[in-house]
Amino acid sequence: MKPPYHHGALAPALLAAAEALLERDGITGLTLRAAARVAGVSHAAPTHHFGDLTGLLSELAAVGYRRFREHLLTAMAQSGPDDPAPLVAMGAAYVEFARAHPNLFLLMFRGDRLDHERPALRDAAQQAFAALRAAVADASEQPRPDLDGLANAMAAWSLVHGFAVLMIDGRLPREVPMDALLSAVLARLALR
Amino acid sequence: MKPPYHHGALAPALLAAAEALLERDGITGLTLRAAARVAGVSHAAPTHHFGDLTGLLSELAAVGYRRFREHLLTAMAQSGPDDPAPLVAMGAAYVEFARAHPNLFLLMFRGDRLDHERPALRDAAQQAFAALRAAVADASEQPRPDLDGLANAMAAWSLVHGFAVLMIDGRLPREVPMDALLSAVLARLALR
DNA sequence: CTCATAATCTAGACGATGCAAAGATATAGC
DNA sequence: GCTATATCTTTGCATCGTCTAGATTATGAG
Repeated sequence: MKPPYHHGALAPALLAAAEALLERDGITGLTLRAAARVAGVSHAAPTHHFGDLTGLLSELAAVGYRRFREHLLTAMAQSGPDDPAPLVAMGAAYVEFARAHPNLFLLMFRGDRLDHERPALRDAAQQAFAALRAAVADASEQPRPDLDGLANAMAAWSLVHGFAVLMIDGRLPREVPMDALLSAVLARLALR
Repeated sequence: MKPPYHHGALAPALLAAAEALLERDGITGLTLRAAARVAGVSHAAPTHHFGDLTGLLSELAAVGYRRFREHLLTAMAQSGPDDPAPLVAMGAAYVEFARAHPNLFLLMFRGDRLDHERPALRDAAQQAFAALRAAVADASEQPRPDLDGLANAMAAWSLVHGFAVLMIDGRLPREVPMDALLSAVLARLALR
């Protein structure tokens, strides 16, 4: 009843372990050796699958971006085509994801430890951002790729992203319930 | 010509060394031992002044907040009382600081490694945020501490902070010069 | 001025980490 | 069946944060 020498599916098992560690102990608790321990393999096993720690973090961030994209698309789909402000629904979903998975969210957006040239991460991030761009383009009557169009998109993204980051870092005022504050802030999301 | 056993002013020397390391090598290059090396003392010397790594990082973040506040106030003062949008000037100064000291900025807002209960950090951050709040209150005709007033403030803060963070993480579109994009985004900063 | 006490700094050790090299074991292709 | 390759382990090394004990200097009470 001893474990087999070969794990069989180590890479996904390590990613799952890494995600669990990230959620429980934050980014500082997510180490190569800890992930290996959780997965029940030696501490050098991850190297062969991810190269180094940056590799593991990048692949995990890619998983996060894929999940992020799905979350955003689901929210958009549920909001209906005739909803007054589908962009608000996406903004709410954006912040909701950040609140549900704060450590994963920070990992995804913290360029520090990530290798953005990794194909998996590059593609996953690009597709998630494409979903965001599409939502902004939909909200604007005719999407303009000029300065004003970009400024509209970046203003919307900055507003939502800034709120999410400040929320995670505990900078939100506590005099008012979070949901009410979020709704009121998202109401300022209208494009111009 | 040997160095004296007692440094004389180790704490500020360590802070200066820490800041230099942070700017040059990022947060990962800022270690207790590296700071001690740069300051020319043994690796255990910082302990007596800052307790642990969190202590050093927190004190450095406090320095950052003090400098941040000064930077914001200077920009506000230079913009003049009759400027069309002093809030825009402050937003520009906010992003300017983030661009000039990206690693310090990230350290200040990354709750991870900081001890926010430290008096120095607590006070410095509070005063910096007070300057921000004052600017928003000035921009609004009559400052309202209700939900809409808070939402105005948080929307402005989120917009500027989100832009700064996305800029540092390299998420800004490159089809357009940064300054033009920033100006166009800050133009969306008007309160409602 | 003296000298005991406190503050400051050094030296060494411990466990943990990331990474590299070398060996063991199982899988897969021929 | 046999060999090449992929997968995993073991071992080793440098670095890190932190702890403990000891050395050195500043300080201040008498």
